Amino acid sequence: MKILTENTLFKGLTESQITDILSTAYHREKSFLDGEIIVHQGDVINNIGIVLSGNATGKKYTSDGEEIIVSNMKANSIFGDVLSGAIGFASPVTVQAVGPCRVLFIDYNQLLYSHHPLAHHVLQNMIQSISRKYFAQNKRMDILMLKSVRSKVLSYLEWQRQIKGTNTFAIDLDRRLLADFLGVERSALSRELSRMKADGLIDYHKNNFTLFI
Amino acid sequence: MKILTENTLFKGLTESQITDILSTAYHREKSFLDGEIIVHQGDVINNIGIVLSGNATGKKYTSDGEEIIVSNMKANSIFGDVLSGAIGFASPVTVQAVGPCRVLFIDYNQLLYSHHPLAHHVLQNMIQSISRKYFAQNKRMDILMLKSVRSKVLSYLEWQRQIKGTNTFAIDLDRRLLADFLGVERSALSRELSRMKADGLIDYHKNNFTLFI
DNA sequence: TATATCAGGTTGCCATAGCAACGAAACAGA
DNA sequence: TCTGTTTCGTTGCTATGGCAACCTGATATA
Repeated sequence: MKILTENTLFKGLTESQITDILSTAYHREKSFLDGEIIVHQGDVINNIGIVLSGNATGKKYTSDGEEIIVSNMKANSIFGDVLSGAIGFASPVTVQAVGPCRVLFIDYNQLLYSHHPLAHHVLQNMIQSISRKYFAQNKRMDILMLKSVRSKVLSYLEWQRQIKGTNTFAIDLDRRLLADFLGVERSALSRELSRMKADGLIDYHKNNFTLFI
Repeated sequence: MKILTENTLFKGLTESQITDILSTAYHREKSFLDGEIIVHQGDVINNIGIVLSGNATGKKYTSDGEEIIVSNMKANSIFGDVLSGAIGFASPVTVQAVGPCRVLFIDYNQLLYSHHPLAHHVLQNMIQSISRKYFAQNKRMDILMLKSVRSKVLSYLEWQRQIKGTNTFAIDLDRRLLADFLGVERSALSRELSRMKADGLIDYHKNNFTLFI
């Protein structure tokens, strides 16, 4: 339970307060083995999921069967919050365990609609969490709308520089995931990165990048 | 004030309840003339805006000065909710009046963090509103990630069919806006629509579409 | 050490789509 | 009716980038 004090959903609450508010809402802990499906794409759920340990990915299957990784979740990641909040929407992603992993499910309605004095606080944290997810998605949309691979890459790297605060930084996506994120072909991404290095715009090795502009 | 009973933020509340809860939060009504800026891109705000009458658009300016229309707002549209919720984020869009328009601004923190018994209810409505916006954005991202113009158009039209419930329906975007939405060139969109009509996939006239598949 | 595996870089081919410029139709106002 | 304006369709040119195929290097495993 100690890990929950670090969770954005319970930010500002003490361990005993968390225990207290959890007692008002049905919740259960569940373990998953590597590869097990935690949420199916298309499911309608009314639970918030919190990864207690291990890792999970959010995947999406396109109409032509291709698999796209949408998000990587580690300990204290929250999922199902936006989905439960929208009421009646089907999950656009499949959540799958990567390695053994433990997940805490909390009944959405009981947690947030309770009259517990702290429910209010959790609601506010929840809004922050959802809003942040919205903006992260918004940022990605901006990048996806750009036309050239180079402009996408530049936009992404400038964004990362802003987050990391330095001109040299490591990104947490490998080439495959970065290409997916930017909505381009992996080979096209590699090709453009080479050109940008040749043009003196950037330097990189593996996932360490330096921005010269 | 009567219009607010139809607003998603106050859904489930009576007119007097709305008046009641509004009395706990600082709010003001403001009128704008055609073209006046309501929120500047980059602003950090802590107000929820509700369009009481008239229309407004959400615009975004790319780094090369191009203007992109992100959303069209009419009476009872809400803006600033996600932005206020995220705390400290800069507005990614400029909100501008289209024709004369009246807007109600409500202090975000006072409205939601108050101990008014109905604040809870408003918070829940708010989460629903934000979550829906998230999913609308999510849907668009799915479309933007597709590679060909044809697949984007098909995905969009199938989505609209699902919403409208019939194979023949009108869309509320003109060619320019649809092209922006899909992230393609307007001429490329027109060209592909022609081809799809020739291929017998669709038929259309103006913004009325029929899907044959 | 031999071999399998995986991440990432490279390259040729060519369809797609961006860009620009123009044309047609619909509409509004004088 | 004439003329501006806006919206949409058409088309030629050409760069871009998707696709496929292959190569290299690093890491792991037996």
